[in-house]
Amino acid sequence: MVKRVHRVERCDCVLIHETMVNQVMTKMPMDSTLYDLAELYKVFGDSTRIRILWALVESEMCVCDIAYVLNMTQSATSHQLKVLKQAIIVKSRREGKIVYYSIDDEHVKRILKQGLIHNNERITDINHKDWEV
Amino acid sequence: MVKRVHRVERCDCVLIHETMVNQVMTKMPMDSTLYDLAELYKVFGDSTRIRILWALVESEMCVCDIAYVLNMTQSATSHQLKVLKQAIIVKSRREGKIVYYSIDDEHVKRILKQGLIHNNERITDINHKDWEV
DNA sequence: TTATCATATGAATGATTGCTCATATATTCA
DNA sequence: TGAATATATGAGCAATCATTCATATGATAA
Repeated sequence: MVKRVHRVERCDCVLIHETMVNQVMTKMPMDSTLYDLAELYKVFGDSTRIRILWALVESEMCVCDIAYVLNMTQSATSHQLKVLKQAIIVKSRREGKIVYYSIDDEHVKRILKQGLIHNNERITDINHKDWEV
Repeated sequence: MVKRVHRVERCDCVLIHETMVNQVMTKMPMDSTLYDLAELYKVFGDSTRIRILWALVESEMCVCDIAYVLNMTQSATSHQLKVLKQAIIVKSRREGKIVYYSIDDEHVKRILKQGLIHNNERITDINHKDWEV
């Protein structure tokens, strides 16, 4: 069975499975959509921010409390809260001297919780795979 | 209503809402769990890798095809595939000269798809919020 | 006003990372 | 065997980023 393979050049590579590749390309979400998705994950992709978010899932908190929970500098905590706020993941309200932060969006809570659940299942699965080998 | 506030020092900060903070700390997942979760998100937090993954959701593909779809160098593509493989998000099988990559885990597919759906909803919500202001 | 407390922020720094370039490895075919 | 093709990888570089340090801002209370 000899397959006729069209070869189309682009950058330094040669397209091998043209039909399938075209099929895939039509089904791809828009680049900007995937870029936005990556940006969201990027914010979650730091253990300090993840810990902040997980603390805020439980309760609204002020900067000092968050810094205490994470055992981190007030400054470092504040810098990260700024990142979370700019990504519209967290919101703040001021009450006198104290600024309270909370999770801005129910979707974010869901993404976080499902991420945790899925990662647990995933790790379990991966470990099972190891045993099977 | 005067609240008695215990102040406990730690790093450069002062704990303000002690009872609530203790409550939150008992409910926090283990640090290592959150660290793992952040590591997973970190892998998703790059638009190149997200695009690779989204292509692989549709079909198993070889390196050249992926490079073509992303309009990227074979080398850059291969480097990122290595990252995805080390995170056990992607697996590969060799067929002669060609190495086919595919998504290793159904959970990963689900996380990706739900991330996209939720981010869309999230962005829609955020835009609505803007209008309400 | 001045002192104090909670938070924010700019600059500097060390660490990480994504890509390029050159080259190595692995496989097939002549 | 040697040439060609598909993939992998190490070094180098520029860009990004998380934290620290010093300081600024904003608010309360004396």
